[in-house]
Amino acid sequence: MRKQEKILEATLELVTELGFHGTTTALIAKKANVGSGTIYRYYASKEDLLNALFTIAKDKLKQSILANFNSQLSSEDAFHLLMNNVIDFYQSNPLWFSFMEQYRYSPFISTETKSELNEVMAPVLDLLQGALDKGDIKALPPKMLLSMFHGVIIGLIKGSNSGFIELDYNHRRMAISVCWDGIKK
Amino acid sequence: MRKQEKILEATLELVTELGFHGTTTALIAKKANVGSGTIYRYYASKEDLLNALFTIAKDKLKQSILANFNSQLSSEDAFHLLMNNVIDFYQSNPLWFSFMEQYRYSPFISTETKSELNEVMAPVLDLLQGALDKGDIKALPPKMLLSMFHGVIIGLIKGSNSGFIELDYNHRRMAISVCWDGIKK
Amino acid sequence: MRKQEKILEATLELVTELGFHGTTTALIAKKANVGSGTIYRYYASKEDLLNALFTIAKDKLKQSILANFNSQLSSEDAFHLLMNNVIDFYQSNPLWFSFMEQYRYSPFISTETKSELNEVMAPVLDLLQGALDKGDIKALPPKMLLSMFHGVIIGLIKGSNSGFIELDYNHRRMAISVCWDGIKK
Amino acid sequence: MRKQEKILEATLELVTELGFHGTTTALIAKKANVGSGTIYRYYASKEDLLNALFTIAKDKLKQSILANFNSQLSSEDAFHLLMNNVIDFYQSNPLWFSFMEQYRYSPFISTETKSELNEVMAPVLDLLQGALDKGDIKALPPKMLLSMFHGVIIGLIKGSNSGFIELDYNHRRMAISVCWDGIKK
DNA sequence: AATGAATGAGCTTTCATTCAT
DNA sequence: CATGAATGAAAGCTCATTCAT
Repeated sequence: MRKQEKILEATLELVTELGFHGTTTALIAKKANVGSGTIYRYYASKEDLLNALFTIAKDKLKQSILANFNSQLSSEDAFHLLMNNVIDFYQSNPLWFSFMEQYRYSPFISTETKSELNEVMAPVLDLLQGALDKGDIKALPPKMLLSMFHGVIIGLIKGSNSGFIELDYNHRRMAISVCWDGIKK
Repeated sequence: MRKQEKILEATLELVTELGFHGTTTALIAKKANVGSGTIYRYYASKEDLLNALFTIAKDKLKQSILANFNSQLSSEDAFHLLMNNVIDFYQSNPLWFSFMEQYRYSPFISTETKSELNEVMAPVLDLLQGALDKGDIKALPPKMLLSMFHGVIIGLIKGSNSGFIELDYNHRRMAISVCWDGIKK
Repeated sequence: MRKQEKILEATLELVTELGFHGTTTALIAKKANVGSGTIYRYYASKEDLLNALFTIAKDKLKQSILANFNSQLSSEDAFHLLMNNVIDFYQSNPLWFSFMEQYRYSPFISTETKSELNEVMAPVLDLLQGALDKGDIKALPPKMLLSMFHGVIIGLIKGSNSGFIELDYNHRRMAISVCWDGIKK
Repeated sequence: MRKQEKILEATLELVTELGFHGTTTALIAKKANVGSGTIYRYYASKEDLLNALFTIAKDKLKQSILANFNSQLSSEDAFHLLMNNVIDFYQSNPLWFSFMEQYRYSPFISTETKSELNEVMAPVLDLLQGALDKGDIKALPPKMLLSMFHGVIIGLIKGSNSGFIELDYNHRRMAISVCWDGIKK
């Protein structure tokens, strides 16, 4: 495995466990079986490394979100699919979820990279806009709905991760139905 | 103004701007116009200070959430009221919102204080349970709904704070209606 | 009891337990039931307080050392008496002993006060000089003997305090005899 | 010269001059021509460094104490040799002497390392026990004698270091003879 | 005279980053 | 390319001393 990958992997695991500040470059180097100077061959700084990791996370989510999508689907089915895909990704990749959440709340991080977060959910926004145009849902600001539904997803994952709620396939279906019922005409 | 209050106020503003780690005791002291040792007359450590600040935040939210509530209200009206109260509090107190969100993600903080967070939303949970018993809403796990709606609120505030969406009174009403429509029978 | 005495007493006990550096002015004030500023009405600084305490210790030892002495005693009896008196004082006043030992090794303390230590043992020096003049003991430098015997005493007290040796009346008599046998003609 | 050695050397000199508490890590680093962080590559803490230094001191003394010793020596000659060796070591290494004395009185230091002090004087204890068994000396508790003679040595060195007495080879011989005359049969 | 809240210099320790090997 | 020893700025915290009350 290439050193760069080992560094990224070690960082991901450490951030999840210890947080951004608890993840020292010394620990990263040790876990990655790499000299601490080596990190700086690939990344200009610790911040740069974390930004790079976040970009990777974003790309992974971006790819997952459109899995099994095709334009023939009804608005409702498409909504279920996209929401399910996002939840699926976060549930299947708890390290990435934890990392992304840490990232969003870290003033440690450059705002530029942060703002790109919305772009990830772009397909959901497009879908909502399309459903609106087709008259499938109520006349509501799509961006507001996106904010709400993204919040729903994060709320569900957090509740699940902390053991506050169960979140199996059936619960996911129910939760997404609640969202759709809230906006459908 | 008493020194302790000045310390709390300075800390709140700095955490919002710089995060937990960026908020050094030296900066707090400077902003509060206080010697750095003075902080330690009131709080045993930086962590202790942040925990105290969070407890204050929680108490403020707790008081706000039940404003204008009375048990005669219909489930729907009560739901609107509580959701509005929470959103209102967060929107009117962006510093407190930012602080509380930082707090939830900080591995800096003792888990005990953290876990008390759910307790703040308890009235919403009670309301959902009551509506369920009265048959006003669909048969869905109330804790799951709480997780979802809490996520909705945070998503909305974040969207609003970042300028991604507008969130005036009218939008708030719409958003809460979406939630209610999603669960009503 | 006057505040000054309470301060001295508290300091003595704290130094014995916690050492010079561990004895903070805040602890002294608390133990003496006194405001921390009050210490500075009586002593210019913490160092000044410790110096004053040492002077008191020295005076106490000075008074004890000549108990029951009279000039009629033989050199040997006088030697036994003085040595016994010193050992007695240290054994009966473990706090003072501990304090004086701490003091001797503290670079914290002004050298002036320190050097006065020899003066306390002056009666022993006089005795040795007299015995020498009378031809009761070997021709050896009295100051050297003083250094040695003072060392013997401290070694015995330390050994006793740490539980390494027993030091009852009988042992004391034996030990002093060893010293006398070493110098007698 | 390796950095670790420079750190140890600087620490030894500073402790002698300024005491344990006066010896700050900043001063050590400066005197050793080393970054202050470097200290912590070799020692986990300041306390750890001081303990390590004491262990070195103890080992040096341990080696010196048995110099020129052989089991054929008479009890008296062996006693003279060992006592001389200890005094020699302390006189030739005033920094180490000062450090070891500071160490013994520091509440700073872990008791474990402290207790190992007796072990250094073990050869003297063995010698006294042997002389007792052979009937060369009076029937006196060897541990008591050890405490006394250790005290004598320290008293002599202190007297010498402070200029109170002279302590050349001849004086040393006289002083040790006093000790032996005190215990010989 | 007595207080104790307030101070801030100075402490030990950490850790992102550099650079000689 | 890779290393990890070395760095030193900066962190959280302590405590002798001051001074308004």
